[in-house]
Amino acid sequence: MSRSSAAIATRVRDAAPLFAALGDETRLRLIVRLSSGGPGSITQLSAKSDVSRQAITKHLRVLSDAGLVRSTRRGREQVWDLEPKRLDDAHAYLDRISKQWDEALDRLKAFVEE
Amino acid sequence: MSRSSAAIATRVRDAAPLFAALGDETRLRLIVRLSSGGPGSITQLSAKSDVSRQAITKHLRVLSDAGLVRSTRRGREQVWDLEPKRLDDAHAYLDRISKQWDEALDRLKAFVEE
DNA sequence: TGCTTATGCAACCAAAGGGTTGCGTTTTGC
DNA sequence: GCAAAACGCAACCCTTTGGTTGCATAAGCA
Repeated sequence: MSRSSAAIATRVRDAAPLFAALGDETRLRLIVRLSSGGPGSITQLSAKSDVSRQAITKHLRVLSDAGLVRSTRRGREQVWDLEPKRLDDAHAYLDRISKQWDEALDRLKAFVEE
Repeated sequence: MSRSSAAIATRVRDAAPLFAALGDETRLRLIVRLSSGGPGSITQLSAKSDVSRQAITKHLRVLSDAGLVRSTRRGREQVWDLEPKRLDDAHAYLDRISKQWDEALDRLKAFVEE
């Protein structure tokens, strides 16, 4: 059974900002840094970066809005951490598209063969 | 063994535009449309859309630059088609990040337990 | 207390993005 | 041959975005 177009539209509206958040080099580097190096404060995260601390702060905000990272306050520093579940969402979405694509190919194949 | 940072940087530079291309509602809808409905001309693809044909053309160009779609000329119309391999690339990239994340968790666990 | 560190906030800027309209060009099909 | 269909090109528009700098504020620490 196929999903309603309303559900698909909702999914698209949900997925687009997620991919958009991943669609920037600096942010993708942050994700990689967090995923390989573990949690870090803003200062730590902007230390090896070629852009300013404020730029990093903005990017973290974008990632946070997309649900990809979260932060906790520890004293005077704010520690950012990855939210792996959200990566799974992106994953799942790509899965769905691939699956749709395969199904379309199957339908085409069936049509040609009939 | 860990990959060189140069290779990681290359990967990031490659993946960012890919996700960026997916990070727009209109484009994501095009992808969904192509994956479920099969190839289509620009006119066909912009028929059910709420934006103009030229807007669709621009989006297709972006998707094409990202390697997600390709087109063939057929008479006076240009038919666009999905490039599923490229979706797999996005897929694989997310896989890598998730894996890195899991490995980081494992290292942390080992560190805590030692 | 007073200096230093870690952030937050705000203004500002140049470039890119998503969209439009208008018009020119190539195929079709009668 | 000609009108219509399908597209390409270009100019223009407003908003978003990625980045900066400057200054204020909060938390540690000697």
